[in-house]
Amino acid sequence: MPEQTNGSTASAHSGRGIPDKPGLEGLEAAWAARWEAEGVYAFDRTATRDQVFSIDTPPPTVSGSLHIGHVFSYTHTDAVARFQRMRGRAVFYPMGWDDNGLPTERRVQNYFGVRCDPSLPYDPDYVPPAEPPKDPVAISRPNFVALCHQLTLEDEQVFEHLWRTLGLSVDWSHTYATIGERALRVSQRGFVRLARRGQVVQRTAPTLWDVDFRTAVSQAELEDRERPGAYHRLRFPRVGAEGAVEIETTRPELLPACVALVAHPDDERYRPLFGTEVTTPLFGVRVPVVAHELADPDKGSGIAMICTFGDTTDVVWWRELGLPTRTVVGRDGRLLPVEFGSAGWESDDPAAAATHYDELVGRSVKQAQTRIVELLTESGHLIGVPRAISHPVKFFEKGDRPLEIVSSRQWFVETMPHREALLARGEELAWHPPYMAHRFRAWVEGLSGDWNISRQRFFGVPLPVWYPVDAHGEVDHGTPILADEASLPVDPSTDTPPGFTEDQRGAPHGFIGDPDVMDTWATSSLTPQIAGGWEDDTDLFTRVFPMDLRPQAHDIIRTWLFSTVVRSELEHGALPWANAAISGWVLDPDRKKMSKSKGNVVTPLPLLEQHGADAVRYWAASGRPGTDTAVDEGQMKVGRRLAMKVLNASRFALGRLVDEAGVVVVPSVDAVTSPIDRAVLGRLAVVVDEATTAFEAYDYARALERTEAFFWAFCDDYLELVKSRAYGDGADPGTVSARAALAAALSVLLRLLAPVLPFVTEEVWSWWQVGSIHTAPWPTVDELGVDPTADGAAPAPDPGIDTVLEMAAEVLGLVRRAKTTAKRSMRAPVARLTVTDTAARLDALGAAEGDLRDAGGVVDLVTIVADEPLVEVELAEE
RNA sequence: GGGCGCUUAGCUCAGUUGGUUAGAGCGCAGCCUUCACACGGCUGAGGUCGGAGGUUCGAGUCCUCUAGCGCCCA
Repeated sequence: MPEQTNGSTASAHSGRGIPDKPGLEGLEAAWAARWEAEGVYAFDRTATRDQVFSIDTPPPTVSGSLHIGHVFSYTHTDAVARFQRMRGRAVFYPMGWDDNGLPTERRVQNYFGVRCDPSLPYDPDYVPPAEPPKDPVAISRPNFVALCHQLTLEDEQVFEHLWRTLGLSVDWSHTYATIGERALRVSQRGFVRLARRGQVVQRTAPTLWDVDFRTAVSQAELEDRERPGAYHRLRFPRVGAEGAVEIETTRPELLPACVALVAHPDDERYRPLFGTEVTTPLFGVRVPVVAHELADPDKGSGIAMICTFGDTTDVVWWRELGLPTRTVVGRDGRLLPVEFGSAGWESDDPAAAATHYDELVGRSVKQAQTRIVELLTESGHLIGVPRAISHPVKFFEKGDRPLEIVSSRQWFVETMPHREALLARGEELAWHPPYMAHRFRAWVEGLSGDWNISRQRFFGVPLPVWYPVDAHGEVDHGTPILADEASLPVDPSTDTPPGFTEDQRGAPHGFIGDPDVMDTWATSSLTPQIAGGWEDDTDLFTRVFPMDLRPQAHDIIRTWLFSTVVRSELEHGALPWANAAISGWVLDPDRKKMSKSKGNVVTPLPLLEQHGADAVRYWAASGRPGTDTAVDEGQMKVGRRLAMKVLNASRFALGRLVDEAGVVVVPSVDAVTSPIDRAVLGRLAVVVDEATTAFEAYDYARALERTEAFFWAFCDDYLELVKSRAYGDGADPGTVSARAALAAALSVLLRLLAPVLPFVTEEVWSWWQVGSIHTAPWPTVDELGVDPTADGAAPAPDPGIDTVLEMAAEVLGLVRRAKTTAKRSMRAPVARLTVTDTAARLDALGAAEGDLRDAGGVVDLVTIVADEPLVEVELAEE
């Protein structure tokens, strides 16, 4: 620890010395290497929970393209981490890689030109094609997974390089991957525990289904997209009565899946029909007319057909009204064969129904719609022409075609019974900014079902489950066999369940593994447990969990934040972290959302190389918490200028402190006696207070803004005013006072800026201090040796009495203006400076008279006491 | 349809509990060179705070209504 500047006597400092021509080039690589070698950011495992500040870092999706958005939000977190570290907390700041799941599968498919076919056998000698072939090559699941691992390793290198260049103060020894061994074990352990408590259960249920990826998806992965559609008005003849009922539907192709018509119970138009039956056009299937309050009297004709399943409302009706199931859409999005006349498919005219359905079977829903509209037109059941509309359609957020709802067997984590508890956790969590709490509440209140965590995919965490096979070779899904916790992680496709041998796989009286993997959020929801070493490293876990901070963007509150709260509630009965800092998004320079398809994604490395890491961090840290921020190279240039200013101002200040041997000698802060020196330290003390308060509230932007504003004023006014005195004789008390103030102010300023500008502040620190600035103590008001509320510091008790510093700076500014107006050099002498002001203000000015004369080149200073202030500047002849 | 956020100088944004002539940076204009800084410095012009009404001695800052933009959820 370097000796502090508030000792009672001057102290010699043993840094590297001040370079002649300081620069910013190469600081990133040099300091990143030093920090790593010296373990500056290593987590202190001996620290107890109250001494620790632990961060649940968002693991970036490594298969995604590098994005300036990454730099933005991770810089915010890093600034907070650095602040907490300097405050003396043992910062637990791990890094994770999110490599599990669909994005990686997709990237591997495109990168190598392959596709996964789980029916193929493993080929141990498989080598991927050098160039991706035109038609994807089918490979086995183990080969496919191996390629996924290979590619994610490469992607992780790229990210790590970016993070190190950016200067994230991560402890790289705590890195994890969401498909890594520990993540597999934690995910599977979490599953097994939930299963033993009955909190994850297997059910056959209507499932949101992407027909291209052929997997189930969860409510959290849905998004509405506005799509064109059309209302088709269809006639349903009544049974045992004259006439027909006319309904409107946007999905006529689901007519064969119709199980009922529904209207609102209070709808007078349809009340007489409730309890009666109608027959479906073309298929002659008798369906009841039922009542339910979710039917909207204002939508279409006010009466709708219920199908298996057109949308989520159909599911509600099906469940609440106990309706039968008529599945026609298959998992590939094509119409399945069905047999009219068989059980469940009774028809008044099975032969005609079959003839009609033959026209549809095997077609995609879109093709089937076209054809059935033709059939309905021919049969006269379509009334008028379809009425075009635009309406929201549900999509998988990564999908290309509308979701279907199919009935399938899936594992569900229960959320619905815990909604009240989850809402309470949302209230308990400290949100930054606070209004982000609304998003969480709205999501929990809008939950429509438990969380489906089964995915019919390949690169993910396998469900640690097998099923018995009975004497007839039939799989018994009713009695799943869970893995022993001690055996985790397991792959049920190659590992055997307890009590079985491998040769019983698929055999009568044997077993079969669950082929599915978990939703990626089922793993990501456990990042605090994965990073914290839950059950694997209990000593670590008790020191870091629950964590202090979850930083993340607002778009994944309903997924990542929500699911993490769920898992922690179910497993630990506690919040996973005390604070959630929600960052905004980065917009492109024209303030449009960035997306790959628009081609406006900004990649960070060129910007880091061009402007420097500190400059890019400065831009990022200027974006206030939760606020969307545009990429702004202008701000990066400002950041770079600030970093340069830090170098040059430091060179000046420290240049006044070196002795004959080139050693920096720092006078004690007690030697600060000159009023203007005391004033500047008093001002700085206020800034220390403000920056500290802001950082404590996770408002890195405010801390930076306050510090930066002071720093520029410090350079423009104070350094100019004090320059001449600081150059003076080392025996003169005024000179010693100036030098002591410069040293104290510089030390504090560097540390205030260190969280945002880690490279340049570390560079300057190394000139005159031992050890890293990033483990130096956060500045305090005390070390400045001033009382910020006393006179000479701001704010002055009487607003009419300006401080010495303000008075001197104000008059100096007017002198500069006079010189500018006269188009003279700033060094042009002032023959006579006449200052008219109140006695009190003139007194303040008098305390800085010598500095003002030197800084302004003032020969003659005249003061006049009067109420109306006036400054007259008479420049000397050229 | 419900909710949230935003709307302050040409641009990007600060304005904390309502209190003197509304701030910063960028950009722009002009000037100044090298004794910390030309990857610079100094100075200046430029808004009445989306609109309407209200509370108040006093509102950009609180309330109501309203317009536009963005996002979230149905």
